[in-house]
Amino acid sequence: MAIELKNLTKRGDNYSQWYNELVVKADLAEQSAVRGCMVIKPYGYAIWEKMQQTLDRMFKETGVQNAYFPLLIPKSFLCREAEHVEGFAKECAVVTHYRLKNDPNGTGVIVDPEARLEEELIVRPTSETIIWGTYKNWIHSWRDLPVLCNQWANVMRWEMRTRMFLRTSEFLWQEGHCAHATAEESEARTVQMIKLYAEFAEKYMAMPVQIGVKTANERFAGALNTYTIEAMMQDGKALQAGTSHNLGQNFAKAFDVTFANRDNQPEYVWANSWGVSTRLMGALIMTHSDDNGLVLPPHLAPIQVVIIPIYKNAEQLAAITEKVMPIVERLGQLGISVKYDDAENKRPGFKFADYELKGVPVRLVLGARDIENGTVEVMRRDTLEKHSAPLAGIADYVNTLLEEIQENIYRKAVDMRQAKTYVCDSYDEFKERIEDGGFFLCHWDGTTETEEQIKADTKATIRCIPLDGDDTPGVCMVTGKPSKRRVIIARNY
RNA sequence: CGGGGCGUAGCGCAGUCCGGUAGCGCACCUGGUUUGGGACCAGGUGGUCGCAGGUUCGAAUCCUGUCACCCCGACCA
Repeated sequence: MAIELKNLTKRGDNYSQWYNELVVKADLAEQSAVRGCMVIKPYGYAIWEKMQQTLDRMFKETGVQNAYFPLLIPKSFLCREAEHVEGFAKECAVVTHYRLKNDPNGTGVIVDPEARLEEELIVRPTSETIIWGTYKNWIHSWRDLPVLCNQWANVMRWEMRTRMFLRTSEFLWQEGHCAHATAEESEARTVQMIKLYAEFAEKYMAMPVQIGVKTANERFAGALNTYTIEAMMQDGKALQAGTSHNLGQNFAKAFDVTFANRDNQPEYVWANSWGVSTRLMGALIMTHSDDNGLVLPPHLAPIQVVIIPIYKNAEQLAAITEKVMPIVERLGQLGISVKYDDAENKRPGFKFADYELKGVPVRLVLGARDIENGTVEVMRRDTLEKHSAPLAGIADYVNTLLEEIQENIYRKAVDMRQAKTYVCDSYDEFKERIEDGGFFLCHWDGTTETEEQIKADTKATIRCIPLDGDDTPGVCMVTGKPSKRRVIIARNY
């Protein structure tokens, strides 16, 4: 690559180059031949799988079940909910034909003009429409409710500009779609899921997030209310990491999904939907990584511990392997994933650098010196510190260390966010300081006009109206009109 | 769709101004020496220079067209 990771600062214009470079070099993903799409490589996918497994377990603990719905959505379905179609129409891929044929003028194939579909099919940008078209058949009585389904799937949004993991044309995600008998239940579920996402982000990704409500402007197309978790990347830009939408009865009305209540009266059901995507991978990368590469939180690292032997000949390797095997076994018992890399074709120095680039949290090194002394060298990825530790009981020591690393990188991320979060009451000061990134806690008069003016002036948007924290009223930074509470304003990905 | 850049070996690039039949680093293959922070030496494989026309005795290089990709905007829950 033209750009060496360590030569890049993680600020300003270089940040996106640094990010791309890191994604490629750490073997997570690469650009595909298809416009705006990416190939997720095995190591990157292993991280996504860890995320999936964890989220899936958390979902199921709340009673949600997995299901699968079609990739293709009839155009007429997409058009049923007016706001929804308006929000997505500009970025839909459309299937118009179902057959190719040999080109009569020579080699190759052409689209068979005779094979035009009567109704075009849309490659799903999200599945609300096909799902509510299906739920109509599932729901008849209050006894059928709630319906709590999640789908792990790919979706496609033909964005004009893409960036690996953060905004690709095709991406992997989960989308939960719930149907409830009452508005209260549906709202409770919407909030429950955004809190679940926040817990996942903080406990597993070691990434602090702010739970809040989106303004009307930033709301999901067709929703009454959108909850979000907003994270801060190391360059001070915000990243929307997950959303949960209260859809009210909009989709039930659009798709005529009614149920007979206990009094045998027909009622429209109450809906919500919630999702997170492979964008979380981007968030993970940009939250913790440094110029030596990726830093993975132990709770999500596919390889938590790597063991590297240092030897001059086969006998030495055999002696080291004999010492290593019980460690591997003990780590396995503790549920820790470990890789013993005794490959002979790579030198230790190469392995050190490579596993650092890949973000493996703990490295153990054993050589003749350690065998003699009964020690092992321990290196932690978060601080890059290394020290010698007794071989006896090393697995349990590592177990503790992994938790310490998880805690430490979370702490670091919290501190970073804290250092770049500002309370600001002057619009002039805001306009100046927003250039350096960060979250700005400002008073806002609650109008779309003011929000649009801020965006036009500074490219910053209201990320969310926080659910918690300081809720004292004040006056709008821009207009001086009354404000209910401070909101978070930032530039975002 | 605007503004800028780029297209030469699997990857990263030089060569283009000033036309003469393609080079460097990494990777890969073979052999040897190495192995506690990205090894070294020697030898070797691999490219119709994005594509199509044109100018010329001769084009990676000049001209015209075209197609990709990247960055900055516009766009984007």
